[in-house]
Amino acid sequence: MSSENFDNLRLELRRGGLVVAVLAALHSEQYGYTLRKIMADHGIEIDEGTLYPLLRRLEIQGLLKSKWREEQKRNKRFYQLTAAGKQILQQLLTEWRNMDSSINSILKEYGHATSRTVSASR
Amino acid sequence: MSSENFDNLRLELRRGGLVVAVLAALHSEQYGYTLRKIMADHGIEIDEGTLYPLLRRLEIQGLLKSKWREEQKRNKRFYQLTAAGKQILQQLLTEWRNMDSSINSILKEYGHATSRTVSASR
DNA sequence: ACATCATACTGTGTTATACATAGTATATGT
DNA sequence: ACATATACTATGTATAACACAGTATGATGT
Repeated sequence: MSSENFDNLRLELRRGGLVVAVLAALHSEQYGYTLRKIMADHGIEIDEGTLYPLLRRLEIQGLLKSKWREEQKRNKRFYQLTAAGKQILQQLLTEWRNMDSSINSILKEYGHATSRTVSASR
Repeated sequence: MSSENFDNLRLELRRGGLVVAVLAALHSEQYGYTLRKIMADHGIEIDEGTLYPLLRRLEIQGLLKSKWREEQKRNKRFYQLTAAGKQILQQLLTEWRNMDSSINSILKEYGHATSRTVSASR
């Protein structure tokens, strides 16, 4: 069942990228609903049932701060990076870049046709 | 406890990259012990307690095939990508690239100084 | 001959979290 | 009045790297 395997592996891949992407978007403050749209605009579909618990958890971990504000007759919860969050984001970006370099390096040495196609597109 | 958070988030990030990197290295057949060294040479430290179960799981999922062979007086288990494995690897690479593009795109639009430093280094 | 290290691998419980699913409240459009 | 969009909260399930422990055996050092 290759497609099922791919789905699981794809989820694993998303897990790491998701946090980096969400933190990256919160250099400027956003509330959940528009953050979800921003992520979608940049190619990352994320269900609200996944996004809100993630935001909550990142706040608990001290990487985000939030405050309620009423705008356009609606109560919205705005999130933004903390100083610690900016620092962690930098570190995670470094990890992401390092993993990317490792993968490319391995592909260059061991990936046959795949190495060529990847290099060509970058 | 930022450093503890970073460790957990780093693990999440690794989860996706790890499978891609291992599959990429197995275009040519390797046995576990040298595969571990190859990964280390390319910047990915992975404990044997993590690598062997991963290889086992990927074989069960049909992405790898293995066979025992005696070399230099030792029994070694050689692994290599199957046709399905090559296909899944391509798809995962595409997912990885898409996530990377999304992150860069978000950084470009929302990341302040970080956006500049990342662009400069690439 | 024996101790130590390197090689080569197997087994399994713990921990963490996206996902899936369900839900509430309220403003706006038809 | 009803449907849809906006904006969010709550929680159990499924998954897998890690951490840790272990076995077997060849090579090397004393």
